[in-house]
Amino acid sequence: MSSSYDLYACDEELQFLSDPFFPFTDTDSHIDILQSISDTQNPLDESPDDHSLHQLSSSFLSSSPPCYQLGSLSLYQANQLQTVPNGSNMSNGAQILGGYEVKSEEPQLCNEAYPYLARSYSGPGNVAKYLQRNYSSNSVDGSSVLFHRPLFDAAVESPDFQSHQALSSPEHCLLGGQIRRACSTGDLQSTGTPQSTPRSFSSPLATESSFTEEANAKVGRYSAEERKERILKYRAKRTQRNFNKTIKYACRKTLADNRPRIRGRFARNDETGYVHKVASSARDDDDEEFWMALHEEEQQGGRGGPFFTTYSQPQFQYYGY
DNA sequence: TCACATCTATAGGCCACATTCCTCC
DNA sequence: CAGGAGGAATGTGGCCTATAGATGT
Repeated sequence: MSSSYDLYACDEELQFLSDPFFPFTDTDSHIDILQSISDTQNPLDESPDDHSLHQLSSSFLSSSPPCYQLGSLSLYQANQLQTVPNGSNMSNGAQILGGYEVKSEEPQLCNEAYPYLARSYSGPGNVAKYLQRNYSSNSVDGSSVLFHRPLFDAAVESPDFQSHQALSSPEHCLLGGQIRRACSTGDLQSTGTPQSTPRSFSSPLATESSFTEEANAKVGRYSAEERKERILKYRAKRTQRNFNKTIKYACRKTLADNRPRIRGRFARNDETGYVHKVASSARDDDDEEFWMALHEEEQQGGRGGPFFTTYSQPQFQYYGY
């Protein structure tokens, strides 16, 4: 299954924290990360000094707009919106990210501590789940993963990352599989949710000094040198991975790409003329006209046309958006 | 705490047919 | 053994659906 293949490939990329070579996958670091999450600052209170780091986390969550501007998010499968290229803005302010439309809604629905996520993805654990799901779905393709990779690399290499046992932003809990699993199993809720932790989010400047003090000391389980070594080791291993789907026969891919489709399924060549009309019109914003014309045609000539001989009425309804 | 509703992600199936593989002569 | 013929198997991508899980009420 091609789609599954992509899912796994992206999942593997996202689960780099589960990588045995990733420096923070040991239990101690895991706990430290979770603890740091519980101590994270409110992104709205961030200072300009910390803005770059927070931008990174925002980029992980969403390429654009910044996550804290999203208010709440709702994801729509963009099947009906394919005329809008990925990453382009929608007229209603929503945006297509990968295969999904990220719709910006009323900000007053924001979670108090995590105002940039919908109810289903508010809270640190769900932020992780949110991104993981997006990464593991078609919404984030390999190129997107690669797009984020330099950001992560920059973070890993940055002094802040070196000194921080974990990135101190709620979104950073989304960085890896282990944390995601902790979130899904409820472990994170016991440590990281605003409800369970009466401590308010401290200012990044407030925590910065303590981090700076520990920068040269042994942070968590590894010293700075050990951490650097492990990071290099992880990166070396990561580069050896192959995230590209291997096409065994390029000619078949070409054929499949050019093959006419009806609702995603391959269609017969002898239906090509009619099918092309169906396929192309289904992707147009004004496809309503087409269906109206089709309806008239149906009324005039009965259920004529190969489309109706192959696909019955219940399938027809999906284009009614 | 439980039941229910809602929402979302995920896995897998479907489709046509050119190409590739395999068997037989 | 080599080569041809013929049939079976494979692979390809986009869409859809059933299902599970999470979350809110």
